[in-house]
Amino acid sequence: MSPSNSTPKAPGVRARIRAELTAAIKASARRQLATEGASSLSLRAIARELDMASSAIYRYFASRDELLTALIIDAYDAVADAVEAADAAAVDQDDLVARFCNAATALRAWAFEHPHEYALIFGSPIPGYEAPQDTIDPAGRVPFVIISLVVMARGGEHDTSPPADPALVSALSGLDGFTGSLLPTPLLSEVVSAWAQLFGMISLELFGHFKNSVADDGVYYGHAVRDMANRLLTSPAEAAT
Amino acid sequence: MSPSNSTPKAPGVRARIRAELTAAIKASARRQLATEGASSLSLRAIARELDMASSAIYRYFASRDELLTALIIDAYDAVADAVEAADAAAVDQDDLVARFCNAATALRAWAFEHPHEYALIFGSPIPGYEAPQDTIDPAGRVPFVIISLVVMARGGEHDTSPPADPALVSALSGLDGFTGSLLPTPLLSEVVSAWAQLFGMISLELFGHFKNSVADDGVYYGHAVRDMANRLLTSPAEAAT
DNA sequence: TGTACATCAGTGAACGCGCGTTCACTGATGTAC
DNA sequence: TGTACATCAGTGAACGCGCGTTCACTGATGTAC
Repeated sequence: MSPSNSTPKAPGVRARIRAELTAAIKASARRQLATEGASSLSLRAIARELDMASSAIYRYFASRDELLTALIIDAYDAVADAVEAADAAAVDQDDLVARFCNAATALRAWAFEHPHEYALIFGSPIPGYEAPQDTIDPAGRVPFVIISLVVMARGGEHDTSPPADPALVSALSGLDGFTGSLLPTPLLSEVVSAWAQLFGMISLELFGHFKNSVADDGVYYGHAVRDMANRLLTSPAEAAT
Repeated sequence: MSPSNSTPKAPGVRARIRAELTAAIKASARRQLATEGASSLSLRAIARELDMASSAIYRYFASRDELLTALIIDAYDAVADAVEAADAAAVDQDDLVARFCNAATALRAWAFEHPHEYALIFGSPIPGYEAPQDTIDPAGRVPFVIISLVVMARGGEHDTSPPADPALVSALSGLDGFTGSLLPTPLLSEVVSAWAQLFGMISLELFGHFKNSVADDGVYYGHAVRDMANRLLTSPAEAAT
């Protein structure tokens, strides 16, 4: 009807139904993930839930691994959407500490709302499954948010630190694309450590290692994140004044 | 023969063979872990490898879950043995920073030598498996080494920090048994963060999240551990002098 | 607008394989007198 | 030292179930003229 709809090839009812069923298959797979875990995700069980022949799944995904890849990409994108949205929702976009805390809190919240999708991307690798190239870009989105905040706060800052160990510089050189080489190596190293700590706190708690030691109410996490934000985003020069 | 052998009930050849076969079963299971992952650990495959009827396994482990539990406890004990040995091997037992670095390095080394056992205890939980009480004690050994070093360095230090958030105090109160309540809450919180960071760095690298960003040669890890040790083990008062 | 053909979605049977667990059983090893 | 009995280790068949993937097929939806 409207000209904007008449793209070179019209979407068509068939394409719409296909997209819907593809989504339904992934939704069922996600539900199954929750009870069975990734390595025993079963195409037959999905087909059973959707009331179709098990062979019909193959019209949508060429194999079990391809379905897994789709789920993994979706999960990376979902957590990144949540984190980016929380960052963007900060009342004062110039308050980088608040933005950092928002993002970190959203990360933990998403993990606890989707523990099995979290485990799918951040837990033990699935035996026999090799992640294809397509997962790399979505996987980088959350780290990019964090690193960007630090670059915004302290990128290009006058570097007063003593020359860094060349071995460390080279070990972290893979991140230059993320930072635009705007962070001195020691600070970059701190950013990686912060990311490891965020991931560590969430995983330890989610995987049950905080039982009987750290309460699972987010109080500790909140404090740790605030400390981290202050440490990362405030330059020593500023702090001294 | 020797009186020291005639314990109330002699060990007997049967008992020895039993212990050997139990060990062989676990060894085969560990081998299988490496190729198949925990959730598809198969009793039949173990029996096949050991050339015995699959039903014979049940003379040694009442079920698949019981075998898994044994593997998990063994893994916790193995990593703790490695870490404790490294700590004890420090040339100067009073150099707590060196001991901390030794322990942390041993932790990473063990993880990379036994990636699948590491994933078994620190990776995503196995669906449908509930860890029994017996795993709690061995699971605490490595965190205990770390926390003890901090207590040795700074336990009972004059606490100059402002009164801590009561919510944080209570969130971390589960750790009092580990510390003997000798650490002020902010420091205790830092210890938990350090543990999370160690675990995070190792897991991110081992699970493939450092690909194309951080080199996997231990250089970054070594730096991060040294920073961590200095931060945790040196009191602000000392540092100021 | 109507017809002919190509594409696609979904079926159901089959292949060949795996699994944990139970059971009644045979023989060997240990124990008590 | 020898005998009688209880315990234990290991067998092999069976139960009842699961899985991924392929294949030849039917019918429906879309496309070109």
